[in-house]
Amino acid sequence: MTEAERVTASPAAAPIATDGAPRRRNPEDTKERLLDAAERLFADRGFEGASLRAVTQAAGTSVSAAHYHFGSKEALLVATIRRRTEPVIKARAAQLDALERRAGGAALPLEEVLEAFLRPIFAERARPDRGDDFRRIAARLFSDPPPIIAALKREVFGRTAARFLDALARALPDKPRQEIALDLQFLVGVMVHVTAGHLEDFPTPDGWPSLSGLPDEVVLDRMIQFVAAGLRAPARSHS
Amino acid sequence: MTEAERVTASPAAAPIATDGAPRRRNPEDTKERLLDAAERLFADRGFEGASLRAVTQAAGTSVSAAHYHFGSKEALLVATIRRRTEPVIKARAAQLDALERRAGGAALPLEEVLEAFLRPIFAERARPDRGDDFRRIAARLFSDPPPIIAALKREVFGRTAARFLDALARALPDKPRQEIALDLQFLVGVMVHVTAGHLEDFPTPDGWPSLSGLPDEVVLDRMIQFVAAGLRAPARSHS
DNA sequence: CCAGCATTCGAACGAGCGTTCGGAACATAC
DNA sequence: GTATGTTCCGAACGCTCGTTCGAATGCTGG
Repeated sequence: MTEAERVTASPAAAPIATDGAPRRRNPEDTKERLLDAAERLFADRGFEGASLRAVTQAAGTSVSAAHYHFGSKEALLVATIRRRTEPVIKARAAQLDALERRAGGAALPLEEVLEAFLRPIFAERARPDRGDDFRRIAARLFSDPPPIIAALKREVFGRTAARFLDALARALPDKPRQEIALDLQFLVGVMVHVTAGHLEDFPTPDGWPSLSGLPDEVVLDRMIQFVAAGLRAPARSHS
Repeated sequence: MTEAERVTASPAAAPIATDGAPRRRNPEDTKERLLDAAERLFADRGFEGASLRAVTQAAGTSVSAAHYHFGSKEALLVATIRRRTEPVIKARAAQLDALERRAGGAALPLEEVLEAFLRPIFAERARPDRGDDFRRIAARLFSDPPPIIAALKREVFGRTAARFLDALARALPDKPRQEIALDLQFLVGVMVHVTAGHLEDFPTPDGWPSLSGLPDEVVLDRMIQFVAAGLRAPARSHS
């Protein structure tokens, strides 16, 4: 952090002045620190609002290092999101696999299907080994503008959606398929809102108990009850 | 739209060359066109992603006109959001007023409380007189970074939240108050997700009926059924 | 017709952006 | 030691950003 010299920039003859500056030698660590910083800043300020310089400075490295490892700012965003969504997708599939194996040919228990969908995202959110700024990155996935996000969103979610639609249909055999698809969107809305941390952002009005200190387990339980009841609610007849 | 001259810019002695260029003379119209363009572009690309130049060009005016009318880019965003949220807030309050007047001292019917909360936002969404790009501006309110949004969000939502929490408590007298507060957040999540237009963004997988053509009335009906059932679902006992 | 005001514009300013590039520091293989 | 490849950095390149400013335009009241 030495003061830069006031010398006018002579483009060709830069004097060698770096003496004893410790060079990092662990590329994996650099990449991780970049991903951590990107996750936090993209979540806080959005993709366009967080500059590459701010991210790399928070990671304790340089803009050129970020480009060396990821190639572009957009690629860094994709890597940031993928690092978090990949384990969630895998855990969901694994829990659903176990559920279907256990059920055999019988109808799937609805609450357990919902838990297979919701619990992995809470588990990833609470992982202590990395900063828990996972929070809003999921919400960004649903609202951030860069076009590449749209494709990534479909890729990330599409793999899971088909399987859970089938699982919900097996749990609720009499429910019309269009209604299942619509209700799944409601479920996603609830999930995104909670995962994004909006519970903490909205202080409840005077006279109402705060939600900000609620344990994840309580919120998850109530979400499952709430959504299960919604899914079971019969359709009103339309003319 | 005449071609700009290739004359090198002489800063002091600009020759008078504008002949017959029609000047607009209706400031209200200019403001409206700016708000329309800002709404669309902020929704599509986010606040940081949509440049003032892009907005003013889409509005058929100049960057300086935007500054003249609104003062700053951020103030333009606030005006854009306020123009849309104001009527929704008022309509919600009016519907709830009518509902409480009709009920007298009796318990409020839950489905009608939910309709008072949800219908106004659908109505604003479908207004034909202005571009219907209201869609994602509401979702942005919940995820966009500029700090001013946080205050605006609380102001916009806080006014409504307290009234609807009370109304829900009157509709479900036996329900614990913390559970009401939590369930209202779930309701908000569903509302934001649907209003933001994510139904159209996620094509349903093969073999599942599409949701993109569903009439608003069908979606609104099902939302009310879904959320009402969730709100009525009894709490599971915790150890 | 002329003064005063509201409205709009083009041009410029300084700052910050993502990206590129040459080279320094380090590790390894010969 | 020397050659080679990986990892990282500082500096610079264009470019676009939000904002400012002086001037031009048309309207209104005398």
